[in-house]
Amino acid sequence: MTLPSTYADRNCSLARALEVVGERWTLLIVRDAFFGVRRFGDFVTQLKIPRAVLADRLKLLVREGVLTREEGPAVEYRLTPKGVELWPVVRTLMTWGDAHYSPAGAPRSVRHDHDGGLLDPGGRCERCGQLVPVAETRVEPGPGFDPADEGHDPVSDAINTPRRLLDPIG
Amino acid sequence: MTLPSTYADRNCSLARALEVVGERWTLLIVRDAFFGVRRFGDFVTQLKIPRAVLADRLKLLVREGVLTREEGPAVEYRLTPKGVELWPVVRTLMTWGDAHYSPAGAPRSVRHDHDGGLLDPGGRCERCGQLVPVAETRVEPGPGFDPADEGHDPVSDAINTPRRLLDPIG
DNA sequence: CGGGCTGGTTCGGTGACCGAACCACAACGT
DNA sequence: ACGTTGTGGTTCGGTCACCGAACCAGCCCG
Repeated sequence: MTLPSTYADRNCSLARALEVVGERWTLLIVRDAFFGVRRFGDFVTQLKIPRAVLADRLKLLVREGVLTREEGPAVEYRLTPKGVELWPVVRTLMTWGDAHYSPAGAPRSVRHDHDGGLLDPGGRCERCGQLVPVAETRVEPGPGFDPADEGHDPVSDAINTPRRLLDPIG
Repeated sequence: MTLPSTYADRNCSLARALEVVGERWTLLIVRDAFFGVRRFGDFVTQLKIPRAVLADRLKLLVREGVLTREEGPAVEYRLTPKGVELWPVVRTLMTWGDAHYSPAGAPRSVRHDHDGGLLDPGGRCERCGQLVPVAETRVEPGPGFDPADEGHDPVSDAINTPRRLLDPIG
């Protein structure tokens, strides 16, 4: 969209949410942000997204309060609390994709960093039963990870090493 | 897409999931299916989606095994088990939209049909603590429902009466 | 046989997306 | 002082998806 025509069904929260994160690329950008990507160039190399589209989406996400744009020695985009609240959406979509498009198992595992327990569909640690907050969540290559995807670019490699969510790469 | 160019990041389940449900309209169609919409014409009137786009999306969803197309006295599109597994995605996105774009409260409430308990963010019934299956889930107008949205068309009105998920409208 | 209902397809116009090139600015080396 | 490199974008022409409106085909009903 870049919000040209909006969905008609204004009485549905889903439609409103989709106006923000429902376009092509948007949710992938958010996912990368969870995985520690913060720099414009890193989004480009990891997602292979056209730079103009990325610039548009980042502006939209900043305007909607999902990301902040921070000018330090380098420009950094970071998730706001509102953006962090998208984690259940990203997680459930990944789970669905794993279940139906990864016959060899999930390419990425999501664990409770404290005890290494896998997360169940509801987001609870299967080991301690706790609802795992984003900051205590660790992602790492899973049983279905394809090693052929290693070595293409340093950003992807960084993302594919075990790490806690929101920890910056590099 | 209608799958013209796919996302490059093939090692991520999220990208693969988005190739199916990541386009404009697709997730709204799935949501309507949860709410009991099954007929081509009902999708059109409720979503105000261009007919050609709807036809495309329905073909895609049937091809991907999210919906079935059943020719009886009338054509009916219904969610498959794979489609039903998208409920956590729809629910979490609705929750996020409610939290950030519905200051007057959720326009739609999601409850455990057995005891009327609201669902928590993880999909558990706040009353009995159980993880509520789709078939036991009821949706109804919530505190933020805008009555001005009533009476426009019979399909929307049917959707806005309390009902269990997947129960057909009409 | 005619008229309405349903489930689509066809069509021209518009706008979003695409990749590639270009640009501005800052840091650094020499 | 001057090129080089890196970074965060913008510009541009071509293509493709989406849009609304019109059209069409099969079915059921009288």
